[in-house]
This record gives sequence, structure tokens and C-alpha cells, in this order.
Amino acid sequence: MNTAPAEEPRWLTDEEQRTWRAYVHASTLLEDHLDRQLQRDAGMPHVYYHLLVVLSEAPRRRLRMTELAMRAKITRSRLSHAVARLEKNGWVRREDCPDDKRGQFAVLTDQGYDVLAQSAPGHVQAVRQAIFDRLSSAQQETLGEIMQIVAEGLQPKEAGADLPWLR
Amino acid sequence: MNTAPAEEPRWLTDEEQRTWRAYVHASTLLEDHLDRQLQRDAGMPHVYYHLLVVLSEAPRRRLRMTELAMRAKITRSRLSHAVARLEKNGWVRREDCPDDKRGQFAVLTDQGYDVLAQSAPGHVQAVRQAIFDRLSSAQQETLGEIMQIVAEGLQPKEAGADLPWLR
DNA sequence: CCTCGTTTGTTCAAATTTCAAGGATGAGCC
DNA sequence: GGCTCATCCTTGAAATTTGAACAAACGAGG
Repeated sequence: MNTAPAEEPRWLTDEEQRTWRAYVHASTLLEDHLDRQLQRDAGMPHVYYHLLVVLSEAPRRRLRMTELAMRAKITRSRLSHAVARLEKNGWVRREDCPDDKRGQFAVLTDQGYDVLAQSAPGHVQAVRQAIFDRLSSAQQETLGEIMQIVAEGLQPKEAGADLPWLR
Repeated sequence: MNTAPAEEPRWLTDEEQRTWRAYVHASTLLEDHLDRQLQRDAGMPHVYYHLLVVLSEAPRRRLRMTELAMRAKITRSRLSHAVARLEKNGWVRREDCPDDKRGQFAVLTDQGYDVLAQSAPGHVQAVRQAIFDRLSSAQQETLGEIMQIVAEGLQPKEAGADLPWLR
């Protein structure tokens, strides 16, 4: 029996290679760009900003920690640290969950909402300048499709996966 | 004079919003996925792996620190720390530059090359499974174009930009 | 009620990243 | 040479992220 795969791996073609590198290159630059823009204008990195956005859209601007972590695609550990930091800034507050004594709600404060409202225009502009102003509508449409497909492929569990016996 | 922008910012349309969120979602999942895959199979995060790849393609498998930083799109500070770590692992070695006493070469060691050779198939497979196996050739082509465009828009200086008086 | 296994959120330490600062060298110029 | 400014890379501290370990609370059986 072999310790290594018997077959030569399917390497990327030159074309695929170029595409992949372009992706890595662009996504790196974009994350850096948005992080710097938000750090400068809102005082927090992109991930934290996104947490506030997700909270702002939830009913009563609050979510259970685990739910927030899932919607923002980060680990609970990372979220704990992030919320601690945002709490220090006064953007977020924790509240006990009445139904479940283990549970905590992360609540967007009024002050947090204000920061969001003030920095949102700049952020939208940055995203627009980096992406949408440069792409045709056909390209935008395809980009959406592609990212949808890629995300589905990587999603640990899609909606309903917690009910595997139904599939 | 106004302290705030006079005009309502151009918010994203619903369609743009969906596309943007799909992008953030997918790119987050993808980076996490590759980081975990490489951390498990190669003992380093994706960024470090990429450094080794870039070095492996350079003549004599070596590059000046600044050049490596630029090609990998990271800051020199980050590179210094990263190389220090890779040096501890024995995958990279530093060498003085004869022409410029300030300069340092980062050199990929044989051991580093081996690690790369051993982990490359798994990495390629991960990328292929996440992206290329799921996209039509038309989608792949468009993805390449899009990322090329986005990268150019964010590139601090493109080729020749260090000669601004020529433009 | 009790026990077992799961879920929830936190915490610690280690690793990584960022940012500002700094030492050393190079290059142009008088 | 000496002066000035830019470049090369490193360093240290603070911030962030990761992964493992943990206590508390839940919940299904028995």
C-alpha cells in the first residue's frame, strides 16, 4: 500500500492558475483596503463592522452569541473577544437571556448604531469604488452567482442540514 | 461649509447588496478553509505557504525581502515576522546581500522545498474542489477578468507607476 | 431526582498581524 | 568628507485570531 497518493494530482492549468492568483491577489488587496478604510473612519476592522451591521438588522438589534457568530461566519471564541472589545467602546452591550441561563444577547447600543450610521456611507463608497464601479452588470451578475456557488460548497451545513433525516 | 457630505450616498441596490454579501461570505469561508487545510497538512497558514510558493519560483529560490513582500502583497513588517517563523522551521534561510549591506535575501531551503512539494497536491485539490470543480469555464473566465480588474483598481501602484512623470 | 452527553459562552496561551519607531546603509549633492 | 534624505529591514508593544480547555446550564432518559 502506498503512503502517498498513487496518481499525479490534477494540477491547475495555466489559465486556472492565473485565475486563482488573480483571486488571491484581489481579495487580499480588498480586505486590506477595507480594513484600513474602516479602521480610519470607524475605528474598527471590517469584521467588527460587519458584526454591527448584522446586529443592526436583527429584531430589537440583538442576537444570541452563537447566532451572531454563525451569521457573521466567525467562531464563538473570536466573537467573545470581539464583543468584549466592542463593549469597551460602548457600541455593543451584553444582556442575559431569560430563557436560557447560559445564553447571552449581544445588543447594538444607540451609540453603536450612530457609529454605524456615520461610517456606512464611506464604507459603501469604498466597496462601490473597488467593485461595482469597475464591473459591467453582466460581470456583477456572474460574480454573484460564482460566490453563491463557492459559498455553498464550503458551507459546513446549509439551511436544513441540522435536520439531516429530512433530506 | 458642511461637516457631513452634502448628498445622500449612493447605497447599494438590493442586487449589489446580495452580490457583495455573497462575496464576503464566500471569501471568508474560503480563507478559513484553506488556512485550516494548510495548517493541518503543512503546518502553516495560507499566507506563509504562499511565501514559499513565490520563493520557489524565483531564480535560485531567493528574493530580497522587499521584493518578496511586494509579490506576496504583505507589509515588510509582516514579512519580517513571517520569515523569522519560517526560519525557525528550517524552511527559509536569510542571506546577506553582497551589493547592499542593508539588504537581506530570503532563501527557500531544500527542506522548505520538500514541505512545499509534499503539501502542494493537497492544497491544489482543496482549491480545485472549492472553486474550479464547481464553476463552468465561462464562469471561471469571468472570475479571472473580474479579479484582474478589482486588483488593478486597488493596486497602490501598478507597473510603471513608480515613474509617474511618464503618464 | 440523577446521570450522561450536548450546548453555550468564556478564558487562557500561543500565534499572527498591525502600527509606530528606529538603526543602519545607500545615494545625491555641496 | 559631511549633510540630508530615502530605502531596507527589524523590533517592540498592542490588537486580533486561533485552538484547546473549561464551567455552567440544558435536556433526554432512566
